[in-house]
Formats: sequence, C-alpha cells, structure tokens
Amino acid sequence: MGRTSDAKERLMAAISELIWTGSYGTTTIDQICEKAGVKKGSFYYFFDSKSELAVAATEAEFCIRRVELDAIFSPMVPPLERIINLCEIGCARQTELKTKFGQVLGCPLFTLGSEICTQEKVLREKIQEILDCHQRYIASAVREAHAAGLIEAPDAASKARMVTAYFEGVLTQARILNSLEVLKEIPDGVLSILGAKRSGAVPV
Amino acid sequence: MGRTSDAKERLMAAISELIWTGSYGTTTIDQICEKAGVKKGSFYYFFDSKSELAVAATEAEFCIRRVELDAIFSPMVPPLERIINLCEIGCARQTELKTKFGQVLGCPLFTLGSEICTQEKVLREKIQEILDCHQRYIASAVREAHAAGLIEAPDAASKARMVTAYFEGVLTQARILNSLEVLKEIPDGVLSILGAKRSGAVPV
DNA sequence: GTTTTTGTTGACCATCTAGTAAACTATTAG
DNA sequence: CTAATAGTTTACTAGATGGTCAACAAAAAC
Repeated sequence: MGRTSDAKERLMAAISELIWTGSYGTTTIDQICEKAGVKKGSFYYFFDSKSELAVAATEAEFCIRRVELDAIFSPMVPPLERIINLCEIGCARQTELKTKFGQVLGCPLFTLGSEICTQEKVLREKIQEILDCHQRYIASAVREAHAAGLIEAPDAASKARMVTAYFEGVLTQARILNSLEVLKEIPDGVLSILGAKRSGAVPV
Repeated sequence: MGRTSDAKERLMAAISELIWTGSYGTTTIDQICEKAGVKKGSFYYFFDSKSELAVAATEAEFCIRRVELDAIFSPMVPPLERIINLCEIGCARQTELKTKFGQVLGCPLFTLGSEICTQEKVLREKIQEILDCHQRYIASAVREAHAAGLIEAPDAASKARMVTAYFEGVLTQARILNSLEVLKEIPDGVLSILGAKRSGAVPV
C-alpha cells in the first residue's frame, strides 16, 4: 500500500476556502499549497491543475452537503417547512461566516459559477449539475406543497427555479454588501414567490 | 492643450468587455492593452492599476446606463410597466449578447461585484453605489404602484430589494447555464413577488 | 518657429507563477 | 530483510506579469 496521506483533502479544503473568501482567478497554486501545508511537488502528484483540484473540491463538498439536504428535505417535515428551513439554515451559516471571516460569503457555487463559467468548462458543468440537484430538492417540496393544497404551483420546476434564483440573488447581494441585513427578508420573499400566505408561525 | 487621445476610452471599453466575457481576476493589463490597441506605457500614463481602470470603466458605463434608466422609469409610463420594461429590455440585451459572444453574460455589476467584493474595496463600493441606485429606481415605481392601488407593498424599499435579488439571481443563473430559457419567467416571477395579478396583457 | 503640454513608444527589470524532475522517505507485502 | 508502492521534498526552468523610464511625437500657445 505504501505511504498514506491526507494532503489531497487538505488541498481541497484549502482551495475551497481561498476561492470562497477571495476568488478563483486570484488564488494561485502556491497559495493553495501554503495554506494546505503541502509542497508544490505534492500538489502535482495529486492533481494536474488548479481547475482539476477545484472540480474535486466542489464534488467533495457536495457529498457532505447532500447528507444535510436529505435531512432538511426529509419527507417527515411538512413541505413548505423544508424550504423555509433550508433558508434559515443558510442564513445561520452566513452569520457564522461573518463572525469567522468578517465577511458574508454567500453561496460558494453561485459565486464561483458566475466567475468561471465562461472559462472553465468542466468546473462549470460540475456546478451546473449540483445547482440543478438543489433545485430538484426544492421542486419536490413545491410539488408536495401543491398537492397538499398549501400553495398553487402546477409547475413545480418553474417555481423551484424562481425560489432558487431569488435565494441565490439575496445571498449574492449579501456578499456584495457584506451585510446580513438583507438575509432577513428571505422567508418572506420565498413565501411570496410561492404564493403562500406568510403565516407568522412557521416553525423553525 | 497638447495632443489628444481616446486611449482612455478604449481602455475602459476593453476592460469592461474582458471582465464581462471572462473575469476580473484573469484579465491582465497586457490583455487589456492589446485589446484596446494601447501600449502599456500609455496605460500607466492614464491609470495607476487595473482596479483604478475598472472603477473608471464601471462609472463611465453607469453614466450611459443612467440615461436609459431615466427613460425606462419615466413618470409618463405606468409604474408596473416600468419594472416589466426594465426586465424585457434586460432580457433582449442578453439575447443580443448570446448572439454576439455565444454566451449569456448576465449582469456585469453583479458578476463583478460578487467576484471582487472581498478584495477590491474601492471597486466594491462603486458597485454597491450603482446597485443601490438601481434599487431606488425600482423602489420609486413600487411606491407609485402601491399608491395607485395596483399592488399591496407598504415597504417599497423591501419589495425593490426582493425584485432586484430575484432579477439578478435569474441573470446569474442564465450566465452559469448559458441559457436564455430561464429568462422567460422573469416577468411572472417579478409580478408574483410584487403580489400583482399576472394580467396576460401587460403592454411592452 | 520655438516652447509647453499632452500623449506615445519600446526597452527594460524584478517578481510571481505554473510546471518539472530527481532524489529522498515512509509504509507494507513477500 | 528487501522490494515495491505511495507520497514528499528541494531545487530548478521558462515564461508571464506588473511596473518603470527616458526618449520621442503631435498639437496648441505664444
């Protein structure tokens, strides 16, 4: 078996944080290596390029995320609550990030996707795939909410796209403004897109 | 008066296009100069850095944009129509861009802002200022629509933020997916956020 | 027409960056 | 113990990139 190592994982964690707190274009391989405590020779032992590492890191993060999404979108939870919980958890995370980094960082996928989509084909496709997966979670909740008569949404996929666009839009606003303030309106906004009456008592 | 030149303008046009079709981080001063047909010495005669040029270019583009916004948000146009027209014109522009560059490019401010906001303070503030200005246009239309009884929106600024977040979110989705498809739902989405009944006959 | 102002050019430098290669080290299989 | 495997390290190269400077060119002021 030879020697073992977690350098691969450290490199993935390093690039993720550097991209999120900064940008893809300005993070260099040297920076990634320094942050990961890995020498450049080892970098090239594991990966061929920055973009290949970015794809691997994006995929790895989504594996973790998926578990979380399955919990949030558990069929045990009423459908509209699932979506609201997704929002609440997202907002809470942004609050932590602001404390940790002094910056609201928004959605890593959306920010990265928007930056690299004209330049990095493989990474773009990976991000498209993951964003689409998120939308399918939301669409299923919308479909159930519609079936339960909670909302009027015959085209669940369309509603899911709208909710996603809005949610990601607010997260990006928050990143650009570095402000948690705008996030507070998210539940209201989402419910108005869904055409649900804003019950003051959505359990969280 | 000495010699005159439009090199400054060519540099601003060049950086704008390079950033929009690519990204801020990966466009180099050499590229900008080549595209503008300007030698690097001249670049540094006019600007101190890439970020200073980017700020100047962003500001210059907004001056042009402002004229257009004043027309779209003319008090002569019914308030909800103003907002819908803004969307329609934005969508039409994306269609042109897709033809010209083979790519949906989304909103240059939002894309750039999201990329650089943790790294370029001055540029970030310029973008914040311009985005805020856009929101004020929308808020004024929302306020009038509310006053006219067309919608129920006592907090116009909040509704304007929601509409902006949604609109920008969809534009970014379209950029990431390189698809005009998602843009079609914008009027529906905006009207449902505003709580207006989607009249099949919104004049364009 | 000569001086000043404004803009242009090309050559140059230091540094950063991606990428390579060969020697070295640790772990396991036999 | 000794191979083989898996990973690490250091030093290196080539080229890109940001940035400077002094000489040059065009227009306008006098």
